[in-house]
Amino acid sequence: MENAGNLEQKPLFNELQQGRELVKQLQMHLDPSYSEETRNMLVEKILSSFDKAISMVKWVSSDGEARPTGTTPVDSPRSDSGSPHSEDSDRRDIYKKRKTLPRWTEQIRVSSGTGLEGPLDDGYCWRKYGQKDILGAKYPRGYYRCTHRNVQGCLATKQVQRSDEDPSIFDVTYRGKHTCFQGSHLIPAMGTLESSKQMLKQDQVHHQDHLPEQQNEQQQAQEILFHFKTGLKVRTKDLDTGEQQQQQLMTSSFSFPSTPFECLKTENHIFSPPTVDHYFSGNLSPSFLSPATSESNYFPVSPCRVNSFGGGGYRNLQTSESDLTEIISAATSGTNSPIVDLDFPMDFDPIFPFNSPDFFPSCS
DNA sequence: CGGATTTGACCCCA
DNA sequence: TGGGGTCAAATCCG
Repeated sequence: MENAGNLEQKPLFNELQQGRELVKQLQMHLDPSYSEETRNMLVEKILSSFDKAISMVKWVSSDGEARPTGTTPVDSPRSDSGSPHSEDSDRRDIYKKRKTLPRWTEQIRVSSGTGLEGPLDDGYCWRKYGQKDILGAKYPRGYYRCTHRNVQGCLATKQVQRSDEDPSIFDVTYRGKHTCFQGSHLIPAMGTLESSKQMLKQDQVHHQDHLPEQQNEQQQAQEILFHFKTGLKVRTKDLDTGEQQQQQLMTSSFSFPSTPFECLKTENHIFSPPTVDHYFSGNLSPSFLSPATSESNYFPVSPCRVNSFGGGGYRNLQTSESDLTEIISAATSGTNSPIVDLDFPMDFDPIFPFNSPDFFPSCS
């Protein structure tokens, strides 16, 4: 986190700026000719924006440590199938690391109206590697890991489990941060649509990695982004205040376009922050229905594309192990704003040539 | 044909 | 020892 300081300020700055913009918009909309709904939405967005900014401040000030043991994120665990010994210890390390990896859970509600259920797309490219029946749970739990695991050594994983009581709710537990550069990270939100498609078929995912702190931050940021874009509504339990408000927000009117940005899939996602910003600021179109298909098994899967959820809202996030997580969540819950920039700062070098074609690998 | 998913077996930890 | 998590061969799909 060397230059984290500055980097982190950017998102904060963006957040504040956004808040200001929203206030301006609200001001314009004070005109009675605008619907009350619109005004409420703006108010919520503004609140959310400030909440996020606050979260960021907290985050920055407490930046600390959530760093998992290993600071070497990337390296595919098994890549070196060399010595048997190492393989063995590798595996053990993995377990150990796993424990220390930041982990957080999000509850995502999928709209069931359309028959689609898939919601959970966080913009990352996930590959399902397992499914298991969990004791006491009606539905099996799906295990997903980052598609780029082998290529980039991204250890992020996620578990998706459908709620017993409310099948429309999926508990998604993320573990580890993404160390890979997928477009999704950045533009994750969009990934939602397609993801849903897949998700429909599958369960849930989990993702995470043990990344260094930077990565953590990144991830968080990314997550936030996702949610935003995706229109997901996620919340962290830990978040204390503001959440409800935020939630309302989310639930209320906003949804992100599930456009194909993301779909840009990994290949191009170059997420340009600005773009994202624009998105948020201006267009969040309410397209809730996801085009995705409807075949579903248990869970929706989200590959790398976008899904849009139908209207649901996320419910709680539980979690967490670290403050970061909380922060993240908080931010996440904030929702509608463009926090996009957060990611950048943390992950990438500002000067990084995102446009470079080879920068992003492809998702599938 | 390559990549993703399925699914039973295996491993580790509580 | 059992449950949860992961592996990996088989299978599916585009």
